[in-house]
This record gives sequence, C-alpha cells and structure tokens, in this order.
Amino acid sequence: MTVSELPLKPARDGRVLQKGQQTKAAIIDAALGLATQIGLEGLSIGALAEVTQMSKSGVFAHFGSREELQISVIREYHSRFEQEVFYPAMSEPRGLPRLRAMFANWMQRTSVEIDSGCLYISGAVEFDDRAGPVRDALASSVLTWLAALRRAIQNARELGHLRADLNDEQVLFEVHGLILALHYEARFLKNPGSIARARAGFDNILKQYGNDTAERPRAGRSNKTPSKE
Amino acid sequence: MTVSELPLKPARDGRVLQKGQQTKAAIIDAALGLATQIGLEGLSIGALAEVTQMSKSGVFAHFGSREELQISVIREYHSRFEQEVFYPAMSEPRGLPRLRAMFANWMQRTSVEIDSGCLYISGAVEFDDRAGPVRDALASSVLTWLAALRRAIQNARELGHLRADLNDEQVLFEVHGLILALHYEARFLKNPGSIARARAGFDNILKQYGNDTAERPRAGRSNKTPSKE
DNA sequence: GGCAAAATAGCACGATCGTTCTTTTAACCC
DNA sequence: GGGTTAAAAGAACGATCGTGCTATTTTGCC
Repeated sequence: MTVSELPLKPARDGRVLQKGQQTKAAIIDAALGLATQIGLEGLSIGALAEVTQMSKSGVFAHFGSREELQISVIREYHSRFEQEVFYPAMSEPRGLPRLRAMFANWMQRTSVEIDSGCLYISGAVEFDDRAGPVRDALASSVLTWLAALRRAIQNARELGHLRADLNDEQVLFEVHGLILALHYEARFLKNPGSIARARAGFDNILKQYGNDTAERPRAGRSNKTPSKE
Repeated sequence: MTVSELPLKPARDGRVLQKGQQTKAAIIDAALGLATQIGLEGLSIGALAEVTQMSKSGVFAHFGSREELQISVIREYHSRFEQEVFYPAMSEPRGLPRLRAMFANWMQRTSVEIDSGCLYISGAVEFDDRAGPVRDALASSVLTWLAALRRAIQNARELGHLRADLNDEQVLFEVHGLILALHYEARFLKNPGSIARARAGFDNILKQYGNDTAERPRAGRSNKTPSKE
C-alpha cells in the first residue's frame, strides 16, 4: 500500500531503472495533487510525507530542497498540460480548426480544474512578485503554451481563416481572459454556466475576428461550439 | 472582541476611547500593504508586528484571531475599492458613460495594482477551496462589485446604449476576463502593453454589443477611452 | 493627581516548517 | 550470498507560526 511497494519496472536495454526514480515519480504525483489543491506555497514536505506514507527526510532526500520539489511539480504539470491540451490539438489541421481545438482542450482542462485547481493560475498569483527559480520555471511553462497559442492564431490569420489585419497578441490576450474568467467565476464564485460563457466568448471573438471575405468555416463542420449566443 | 462591536462606545459614561481605534486602523493599513504583496495567507502577525513596531500580542489583541485580521483587511480593501472605483463612476450619467467609467476606474486600479497586487484576485486563488468566514467575506465583496457592474450593463442595455438582445451576464464575464488577463499578463508575465490590450478588448466588446440603431454616444463627449482600435 | 479600564508588552506553549546529520534498511551487481 | 551503494528512516536543530496568560504601561475621565 505504501509507495515503496509499487510494481518494479524491468530494466530497459540494460539500463538500470532505479527504484528511487519510481518513488520520486510517485512523490511528484502526490505533490502535484497537493499543490493544485492548496497551492505551490502551501505544499509542505511534512504533509507530502504523510500522504505518501514516507518519512519527511525520505521525501526530502529526493529533491534536496523545497524549491527543487516545487520546480519538479511544475515540470510535471507542464508535461501533463502538453499531453492533454497541446498534443491532441496538433492532429487537427493548421489554422482555425487547430486553434479551436487548442481552446476547447484548454477550456476542458480548466473546467476539470474547477475541482482540483490550475497551477498556472494559482502559481502566477503566488509568485508574481517573488523572483527566483520557481517563478522562472512557472513563467517559462506558461510562456511556452502562450507562444504555441499565438502561433496558432498567427497561422489561422495567415491561412485566411481570420482577418488579415488582426493583432495576434490582442486575440491571445482576450482568449486568455476568457480562461481566467472561467477559472475565477467557476472555481471561486461557484457561478454556474461559466463554461458556456467562456465558449460563447470564444465564439464572439471568432465572429469579431473572422474573415468574412473568405469562405465561412462554420458551414462544413458540425461544431459543438455554436455561434449563437 | 468581535467585529460586530466595531463602533463601540464602552464604559458607563460616554467617554470615547480613540487611541485603540487609531492604532487598529494603522495596523489594518499596514496589514493591507502586506496582504496585497504576499497574499492574505502569507500575512503573519509576527511580520505585521515588526512593520508596525509593535509586539505580536499588541497587534493580536486588536483582532482576537488571524481570521478576524484577514477579514478586517478585506473590509478595508473593499472600502478603498468602492471609494476609488465605484463612487467616482456614480457621478457619470447612467448607461454607457457610467459603464465606461466603471471599467476605466477598475482598469486604472488594476494597473496600479500591478506593483502592489489585487486582493480580489490573489484572495480568490488562495481561498477558492477553503471554506470559512474569510472566503465568505472575500466572495461577498467581489460579488457586490460584480453586481454593481452587472446593473451598469443592464442600464446601458435598457437605455438603448447597448444591444437589446445581449446577455448581461455574458458581457460581465467577458469584461471580467479582460481585467484578469491584464492582471495576469502585466503582473506575473511582466508583459508590456497589457493595459492597451485591456482597453482595446473593452472597445471590442462595446463594438460587438453596441446598439447601431441608436445614436452613437461617442459623438458628443470627449471620452478618454476612444472607440477606435 | 488618582483611578479604572483600555491598550500594549512580555513570555511561554505546542505545532509545524525546511533542513542537516546519522543510522538503518533495501536494492543492486558480481 | 556477500559486498557495495542507494534509499529511506530517525532524530534533532533553529525559526516561525497563532494564540493564550500575565504584567505593565497608557489613556481618558473625575
């Protein structure tokens, strides 16, 4: 039942997959669960030791410092975010379909995180004026994602799916705001209907920035994000 | 020693003890400064005592508990927010002008808070899954402001300044998102130009929801939030 | 000035924090 | 299976936390 009893993974091509790595992965997994609930700052080694049924020093030894633990958690969150939001959208065709998929996945994840909490949002608040490696790791992860989204907007514009004269950064800003409002109103204010509002907001943005001179992309596909308000 | 006895006039005769109230106000002022920087959760009585040059117990005695201190800070923040954002906008004529003023003031305050931090945003993250009186006080304050903003949107719609078929809650959601994005991108990501983007976003919303059948309100007044993109 | 109450300080408590050091246990390789 | 090393536990440290309890000082009114 304890973390140390997890099934051993066999060695791969002669390379030793040490048990320590597995334990560390399990600790990070638990730490991520704690951090999304109570924040990166609230994450304590003592509580983590209790959850993983280990000793404080046993947990600590894997990271050497609390900061390193926090950074490991951020890296893990980044990886899962990529896996869940970014990569699936990459299989959509470039331009508007991919942009739609990226937002839909992002919103989907955010609405799931109404119960668990979003590290990119809570971390931003906790480390917005606290310089250091943790803030850097967090900002780096967020910026990576925002850059990907900016590229998708740019592609949609260059492919004629969106107006040629729009400002990528402006669209990015407004889309980001929708996600933040969704998180705020749903998670903190428990305001129902926030998901529909975020979706409607995205449709409004597309309506505003849509390229009316080109073919309307809504004709061909049955999209589950209706344009009506 | 609860807050409900705030305007207390104790003792048998009508003597008014002022010193305590003054000190308390000074403590709350310092506490607000600390809380906006490091968050309501990071606010500690020890640090507060150091800042105010008092003893821990001296500070503590004014509140009786840390929670009560946090609630007092929230009340003070609420009061200042009202004073700075809400009341000045009330002198504008009902409808779109007042709505514009409310957003402009809100944005102005948020952009000032890029250095100090916004309690309504940081508090939301810290207490989004931590039930209790602090969360209640925070949510109550936020909801009061959002309700005022919703009324302003409704008025603008009913007065014909905005489209008759718009959804007040949807507009509120999108405007809220702009402020949150402004705070996030400016304060955490240090992304310059966020203020202009928030303003442009508001103009886009007005463009989208503007009532084209009515007279254009931008003609008569010289507003410092121009409609042009 | 004297006096009661309020305001503040001083001190100690149990808890928890991150971290270090030492010791024991487990995993790995031959 | 024995020897080596990695992994985990145990114990303790100084600090800080919120919060009581008890003095001491300050305040406001006679």
